[in-house]
Amino acid sequence: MYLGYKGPVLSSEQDARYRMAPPPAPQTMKERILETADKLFYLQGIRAIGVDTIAAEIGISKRTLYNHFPSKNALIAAYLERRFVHARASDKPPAEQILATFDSLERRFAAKDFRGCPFVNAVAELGPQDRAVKKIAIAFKESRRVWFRDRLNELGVADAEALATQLVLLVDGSIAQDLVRDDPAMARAAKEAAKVLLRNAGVDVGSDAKKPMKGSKRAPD
Amino acid sequence: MYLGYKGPVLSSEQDARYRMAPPPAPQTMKERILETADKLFYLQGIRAIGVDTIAAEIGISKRTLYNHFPSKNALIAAYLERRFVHARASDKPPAEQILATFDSLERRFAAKDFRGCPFVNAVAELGPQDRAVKKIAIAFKESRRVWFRDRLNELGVADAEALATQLVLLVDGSIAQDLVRDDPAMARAAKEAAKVLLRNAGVDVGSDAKKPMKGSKRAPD
DNA sequence: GCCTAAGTACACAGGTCTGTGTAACCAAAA
DNA sequence: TTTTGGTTACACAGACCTGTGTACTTAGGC
Repeated sequence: MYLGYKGPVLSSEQDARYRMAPPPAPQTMKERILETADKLFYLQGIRAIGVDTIAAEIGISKRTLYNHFPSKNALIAAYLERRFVHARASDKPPAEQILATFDSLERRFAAKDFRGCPFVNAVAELGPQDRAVKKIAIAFKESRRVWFRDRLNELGVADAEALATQLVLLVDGSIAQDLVRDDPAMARAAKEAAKVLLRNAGVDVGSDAKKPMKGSKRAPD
Repeated sequence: MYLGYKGPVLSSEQDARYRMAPPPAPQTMKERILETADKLFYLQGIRAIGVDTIAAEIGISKRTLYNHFPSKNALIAAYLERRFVHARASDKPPAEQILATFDSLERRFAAKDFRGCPFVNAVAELGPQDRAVKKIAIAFKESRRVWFRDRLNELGVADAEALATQLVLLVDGSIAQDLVRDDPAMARAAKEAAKVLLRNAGVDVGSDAKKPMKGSKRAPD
């Protein structure tokens, strides 16, 4: 296979990274297209980016792109599917895992290339007609909710379903707020709220060092 | 001013409504354009709707539209400004007002023409470049947060700022979730979480019986 | 050395979009 | 009646978009 290399395909930092790594990342063409589509779709918006732009960014011809994806819609679908990475379980205690979610959220907010949830954004800009996009967005949201629920069940929380839903509300709320405000503190606010909800459900989330809260309720056993 | 009327400008239900009202709503042309732009932009997406479509929907020429708005961008800005209605205070007790927010949210979710927060959607699809859109979106979000904060201050809550932020997270979270899932129950889940947060801050939000629902609200005084 | 698979360059069809130019038209005010 | 201002119909420029057609080039396997 001839990979006609014609100039700087990778941005300078990426380039440097790959240069010092032993194997220069034997990326398949499809993966290169997807990687670039991901960056542009996510950062600028799906409708805002044409296939020409993607091809030009990689340095390939538009024809090549269409040889790998039959249509832009197919590329959009592949983009979203690639974004759908299932959250992995860790060996840490469940309560810690749950709270760590918000810490990781805060880290992502702080990065300058964060621009909200790709699934919510896609549904927002592609409209209600696009059933395929909506379907994968629903699946993603549900997978996140289920992840919380499973951890809550490990903790023996009574109504894990309801609490899991409330936690995803906090996650999505902080994402939406950060999207417009660019304020990573939204993740911390969500974490504090999550702690209150967890404590209210009888989960031990450590001492409440920073807020002694006057009329605080003791958790029901 | 000649309002060249050329066929059904209003949908049948609207038409009926206006027919039985004494003044047939002396809408200015600008307002008619804005009303239609609002409906189409919000329901289908800003980028998805061209000015031709808006003009055709009203039954006016594209030229007329451009005589009232110098560019599509100006129309978008006017659309968002028109959406920016400040939440009004009522005479109900603050805690009730806060919780009523989530009831009204649930009602809006149940309507089939709800499609998320227009400001968040606009930021999502117009990208980070569009400073004007982002600015008004930030202003809107902040106005909502301040509304919560003021009510919490009336209630004597210690850290009203932080709690207000947490409440808007629940609001925006439920909006995002409903956008992809079409599930009004998200508003109820947010309300339940809000109750827990409020109770944790020392606010009396009534008994924890799942649904006292009617008439069981005792005014605090 | 030849064949094949993959990529390239480039043109182009056909559509949509924003925005403008222009002459005619109509209603109501002067 | 004449003027004036908002409106219409319609054409069009120029950009951009998705997707295709075609002939050429190159690397690697046989």
